[in-house]
Amino acid sequence: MLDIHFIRENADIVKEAARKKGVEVDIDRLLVVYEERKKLEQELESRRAEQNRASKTIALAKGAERDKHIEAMQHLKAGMAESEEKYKKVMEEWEKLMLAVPNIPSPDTPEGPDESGNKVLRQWGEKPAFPFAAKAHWDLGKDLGLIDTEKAGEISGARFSYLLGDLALMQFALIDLVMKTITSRDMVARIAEKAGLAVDTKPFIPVIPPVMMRADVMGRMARLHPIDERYYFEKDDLVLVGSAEHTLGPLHMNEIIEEAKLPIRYVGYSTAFRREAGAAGKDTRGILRQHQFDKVEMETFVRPEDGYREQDLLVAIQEHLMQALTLPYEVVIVCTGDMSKPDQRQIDINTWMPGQGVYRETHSSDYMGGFQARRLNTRVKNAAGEITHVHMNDATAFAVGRTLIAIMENYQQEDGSIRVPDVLVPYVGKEIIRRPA
RNA sequence: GGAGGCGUCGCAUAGUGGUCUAGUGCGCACGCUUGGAAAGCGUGUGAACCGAAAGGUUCCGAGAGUUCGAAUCUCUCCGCCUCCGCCA
Repeated sequence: MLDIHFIRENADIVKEAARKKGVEVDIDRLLVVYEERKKLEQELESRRAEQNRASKTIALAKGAERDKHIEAMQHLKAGMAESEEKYKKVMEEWEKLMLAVPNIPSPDTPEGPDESGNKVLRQWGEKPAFPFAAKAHWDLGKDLGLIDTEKAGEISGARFSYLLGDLALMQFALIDLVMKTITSRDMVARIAEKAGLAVDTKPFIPVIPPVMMRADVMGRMARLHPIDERYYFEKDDLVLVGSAEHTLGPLHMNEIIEEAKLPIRYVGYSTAFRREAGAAGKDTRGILRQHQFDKVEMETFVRPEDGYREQDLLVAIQEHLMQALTLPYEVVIVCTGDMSKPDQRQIDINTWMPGQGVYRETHSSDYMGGFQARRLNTRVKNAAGEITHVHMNDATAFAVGRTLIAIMENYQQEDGSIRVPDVLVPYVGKEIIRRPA
């Protein structure tokens, strides 16, 4: 949600933002409704003031005098009911319009209708040149006994899978790698320095968050809709999270944080659940697009003026981890038509998948500004006592499944085996994953 | 799942229909005092909205209701605690 004062003073900017994002919202109507709201509010408030004064008189009065005052109050009250009803309706419309207003894209966000408008900022690494036909991960997974989607289909349905043997071990290896890296102040400092970022080097707090949450709180994260994308349990009014971000973001809901405590950084590990409602027939092979996958997610809270730099740090961390795995990737700034409504700036990392011959999205980094914080009521108070909304960033550390795909396809060898990336060897306990005897 | 208790200004508490624009203590801030500090004393001490300001309105878990008037009474929901049952 944006600040109504900001919308009023910058109606053109907001309209332009909605147009660029392809969001339908009538800003002029919103402003009219806001004026109505204010008018009604003032009217109601002055009547209430009168009521409060009269109430005190009654408390002190006695006998017939008192009865007279009470009767007068009854009249006053009857006159208010209509205004109150009108006010309620106006508020409802106001809220509905406010929730429809998208966040303003950053100045460096390219304008575009969809994915085709995204801009590659940089590329890193060398695509492996195999002297043989590269296999896709689903073939590698089947041949080496690492992935079983057929059995999962019988047990759970499409878009579920069993990860087996060394691939399961490698999942824990990835989680351990990222946890050890970013919970260390020293490592955060090194990554920031390498990226040339002057930021606080406070390390991340590791979290295992809940994977189910109240529907209304997810709504406040601006992540409930489209509801078809969520697994929703009506009986309990609970939703399965689509990312750890969904339960990490509200960690400071309804709080006022002392500015000195910022930045606050969390790294959460959780399973993520997605219905993939609009993706029928898309990426049905392998484990790229699953109903259930595990993810390590970063979520940070910073002062408004540190928001963009914080996102740069999160992207630097993502790149550091991918470089540690020596996986070729590209960094992409997502255009207006492809970014989500609460985003101010979205940066993705796409990783080269030789088996499929394309870059596929493995990371996303969302800078929300104060958009989510306003709805979550998460605020920050500075030394002067001024209160503003905290700025929030979330970003993938590892989408484990997709990272495993990238490793499998990039590290495959001619004999059908997979080399384990050097940094993961100590965790996995071997250098080569071969077909089981 | 059963039984009971409780949710008040950062924390702890008071408050059982009109003087509550919520008292007190702690904490915090400022001042006095002091060579300096502690103690002591004094003053202040939340948020949202409207307003140029003065000021006004709202908020005692959330919502609805009763009443001229609700922190206080009623209902629904949410959360927390205790005991019992079940259980990774």
